[in-house]
Amino acid sequence: MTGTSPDYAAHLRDVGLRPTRQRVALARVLFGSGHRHVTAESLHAEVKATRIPVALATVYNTLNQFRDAGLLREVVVAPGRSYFDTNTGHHHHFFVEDDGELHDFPSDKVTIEGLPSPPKGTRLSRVDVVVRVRR
Amino acid sequence: MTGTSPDYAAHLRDVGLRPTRQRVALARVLFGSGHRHVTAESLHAEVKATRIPVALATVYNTLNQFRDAGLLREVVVAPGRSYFDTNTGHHHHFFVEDDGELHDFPSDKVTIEGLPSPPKGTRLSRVDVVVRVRR
DNA sequence: CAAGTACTTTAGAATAATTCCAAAGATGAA
DNA sequence: TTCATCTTTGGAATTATTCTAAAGTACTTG
Repeated sequence: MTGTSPDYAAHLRDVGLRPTRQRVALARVLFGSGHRHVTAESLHAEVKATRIPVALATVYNTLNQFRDAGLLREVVVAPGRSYFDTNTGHHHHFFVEDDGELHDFPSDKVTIEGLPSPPKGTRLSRVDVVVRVRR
Repeated sequence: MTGTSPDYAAHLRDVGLRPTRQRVALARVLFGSGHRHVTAESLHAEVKATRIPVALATVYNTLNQFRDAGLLREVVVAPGRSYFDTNTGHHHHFFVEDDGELHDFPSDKVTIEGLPSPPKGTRLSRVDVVVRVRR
């Protein structure tokens, strides 16, 4: 061990969420090790393995809350296929169409120029770039 | 009238699809007037109004076939929300998050630079840019 | 143009992802 | 503690989409 484990409870309180047993368990899995892309199902399977029982509905609730709180970013790549990305910083995605894999790539080097201004009465929320590739 | 109506049957044959009554009816609605964004449901409702009965399953089949044939482009903007765009040329989208509206914008002026090369063993399929805005 | 074969359509069942619900349980303020 | 509020839960409900098997239609060949 090189450090103490993060205080997920405090972190959750900071964003206005009660640090319940299942939210902390999910946060630990999500944020415990590098950036991840998860689906509700995959996260549910993972957290079950930690012996803390969490219902699938709770996983959905929590992912939505974490996203709303800015802890996660949702990426929709195909009908019925939505990922939650623990990397909320500026970056874009590769999507491998054949197998549904998603990979981040940094937006440092990427510049987008010439975007028209948002339609009247709207303000920019985010720019998503998905680079689709095939094997 | 300033011109004859396009020969949808021939057009469908060209891409390897039999020009059935329902495919022609759907093509007419889709391609008869400027570029459109439709969902399976909205297209189904529209074509029903033309008095040519088409089952919802057929609308789904046909949209998928048209997309595979390159006649349509599918745009996924939110979980469970997928649009089919009759504009298959290079362009990008505005997505108004509040009401689910989708608008095209030309990619003429837009330049994207610094994209990393596709992961090993993959080739570029397409780059999707979705500019998300809120009211 | 008659026939046969292959392709399509159809209604409804099936599936998949996600949300809703009402009841039971946990949390935090006083 | 105690209570009001927020959460979790399992299962039902919903939504979007695909599947299925039977009935119908389009193209080919003779």
